[in-house]
Amino acid sequence: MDTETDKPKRRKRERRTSPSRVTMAEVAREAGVSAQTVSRAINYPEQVGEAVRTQVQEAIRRLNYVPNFAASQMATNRSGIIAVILPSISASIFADTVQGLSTTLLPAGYQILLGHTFYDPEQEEALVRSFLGRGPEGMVVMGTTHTAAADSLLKQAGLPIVETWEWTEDPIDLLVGYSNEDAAIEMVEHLFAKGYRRLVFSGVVESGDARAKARLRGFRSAAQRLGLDADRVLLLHGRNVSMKVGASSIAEIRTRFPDADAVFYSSDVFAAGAVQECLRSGVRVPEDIAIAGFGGFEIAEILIPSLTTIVVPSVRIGQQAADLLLAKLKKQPIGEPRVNVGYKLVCGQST
Amino acid sequence: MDTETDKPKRRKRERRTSPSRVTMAEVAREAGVSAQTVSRAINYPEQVGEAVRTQVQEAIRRLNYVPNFAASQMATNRSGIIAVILPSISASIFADTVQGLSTTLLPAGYQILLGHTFYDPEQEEALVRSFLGRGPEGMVVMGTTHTAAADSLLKQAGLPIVETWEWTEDPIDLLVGYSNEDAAIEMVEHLFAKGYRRLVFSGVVESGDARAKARLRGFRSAAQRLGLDADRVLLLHGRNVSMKVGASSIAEIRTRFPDADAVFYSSDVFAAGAVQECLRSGVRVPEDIAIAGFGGFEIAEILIPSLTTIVVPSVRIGQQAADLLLAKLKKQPIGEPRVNVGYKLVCGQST
DNA sequence: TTGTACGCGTTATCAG
DNA sequence: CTGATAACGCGTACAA
Repeated sequence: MDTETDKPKRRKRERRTSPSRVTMAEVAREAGVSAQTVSRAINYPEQVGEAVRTQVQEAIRRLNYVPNFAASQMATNRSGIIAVILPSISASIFADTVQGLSTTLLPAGYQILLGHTFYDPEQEEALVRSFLGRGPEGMVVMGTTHTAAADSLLKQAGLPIVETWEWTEDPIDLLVGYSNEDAAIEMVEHLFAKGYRRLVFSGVVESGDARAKARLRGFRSAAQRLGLDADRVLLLHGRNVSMKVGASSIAEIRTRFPDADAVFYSSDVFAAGAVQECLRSGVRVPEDIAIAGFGGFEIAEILIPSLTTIVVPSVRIGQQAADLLLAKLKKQPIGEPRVNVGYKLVCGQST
Repeated sequence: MDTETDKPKRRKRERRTSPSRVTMAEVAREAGVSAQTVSRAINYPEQVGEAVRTQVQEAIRRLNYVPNFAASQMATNRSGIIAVILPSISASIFADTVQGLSTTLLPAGYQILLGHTFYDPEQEEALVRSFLGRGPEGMVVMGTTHTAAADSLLKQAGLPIVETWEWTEDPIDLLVGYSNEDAAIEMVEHLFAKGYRRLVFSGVVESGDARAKARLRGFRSAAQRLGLDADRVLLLHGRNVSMKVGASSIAEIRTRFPDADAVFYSSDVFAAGAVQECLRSGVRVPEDIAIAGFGGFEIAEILIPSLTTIVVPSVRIGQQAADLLLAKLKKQPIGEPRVNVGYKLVCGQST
């Protein structure tokens, strides 16, 4: 009565969404309770009566109700999403890391938003920006090198961030990795100890692959320190790491560095291709030329001759990253925000 | 005054969320316009005045505003999410398919929600259920075999579904694949034509890998039709497809089927391990035993001897799936909902 | 133990 | 071209 004043109280508008999806309210009606009770029956089953609970559960089943996470996220400010950004998915060792992440995160109730950058930092920045809009509760990125904007976005995001596959003194937040530079140094020392003196480094470096760059740095510094020529470097091209590229590199290496006695590749994938190409063209490995890789792909072990490589615990990087994230999300104290998973030089028959 | 009656008109509640995130309203205030105008400046830039638009854009930059997709999803009923469910990510050829999907979907503004099932149909069902809650606009699954519940969930979801990597007459919705059975038949015929008569099939079949099962079916039917023994099958175990498993299978095969002259593996990964094991133990390939794989992994081509295999266009499966999804999401007419990407038998030196 | 009333941040709709 | 308002579906706080 009172407020039959001026504004004619606009009529209610109609539903804008297709009625296809069952809502909690409909479940409530079906079960003969309030929506709130349905919510509780789902999220805090112990807080509702036995009978009501089964009522609700059956209504859910009958209607095939699926909760709307977006609405839930609006209400709770929790998304249940972990964003993961990789350089590449296919033929890459990062797939193992994702598998490790996924294996730990899915059972914990988190879902994984995945994107890849093709090793392009600009693309990474774009992905970070776009993923942040989804309100992820945590984020995992490969590497510690980002554009300035991406870096500040990540720092200001106010959520747990895990950087992986590299090592640094000042991570954005959490870190699960190892030193690519140290690993490369160890490989050079290994080759030196084996008697090789005319080493060549080969890999894809011109793209945004900071890990390959770190390995090259390690090669250079170790070679220099040992009094070797540190400038024998053959850069490979192409966006995807493939065995074919490695195979084709051999001819060029033997042309440009005819006296080379060992080649250190930035990835086992290249090294595997190179080894096979040597076999094919009658170059003996390691007698004519030694070949080493990086990564610890399964092929390193299987190949004949087996590859000398740096084994990186790629699955464990994912698991550890997930564990750190979960701990931080549960507000558990994090002892050390940086986890060094290490690496292991495995000497095969190729050196 | 008036309504100091009974109901004390509950006081407004405080913000419940952390104030960390900038909202559209704050941008609006900063830019001196209404929230609605900000929304339009973002989504329909052509509908707002030049001056206002730049105003808004600068406010966005200054405040580092990131739109909240969950809220957007609530309002529009569009999530911008495509859910992708795989059996496995690591060391799997599905990674290529994901890369193909991602490469097409990310630029189109879609984000990828990823999950893996470890080849377990129950796990797949759980993932489907949980992913549906996120309101994806489309879904991609590997295979055409699902639990009854998952099948009906997918059918009733009312969104484009793409099944991949298999072939069937009645897909749930869209299909991008090929016939694993036919491919296996072709391989058996190839081996037969090459003169091999005592064939063995080996692979992991006991898990929920319907593709491996289809390949086994193909093997059996072709062997039978050609008058060969169709029961020489060595099932491998373990959840992950690895070269080591393939390597260790050779000894068992030569014990159980001493006269075997050819082995057809359900995956190149097994086959590659087997070939290397043969080299290692002095068994000549293909003279003593021929070996064939499946999948067209890069290693098939690189290995010495190179592997005879069925090449599947795995990246293209992802791209085609993405294209179909995008077409359907844009309500474009879909000519044929089933795309047969085919396969190609490539004869290597191993047979 | 159960129900009622907001409010989360955004967009569609309608009025100006 | 711009602004005000309602609605999206759920969870929290509070009342019953």
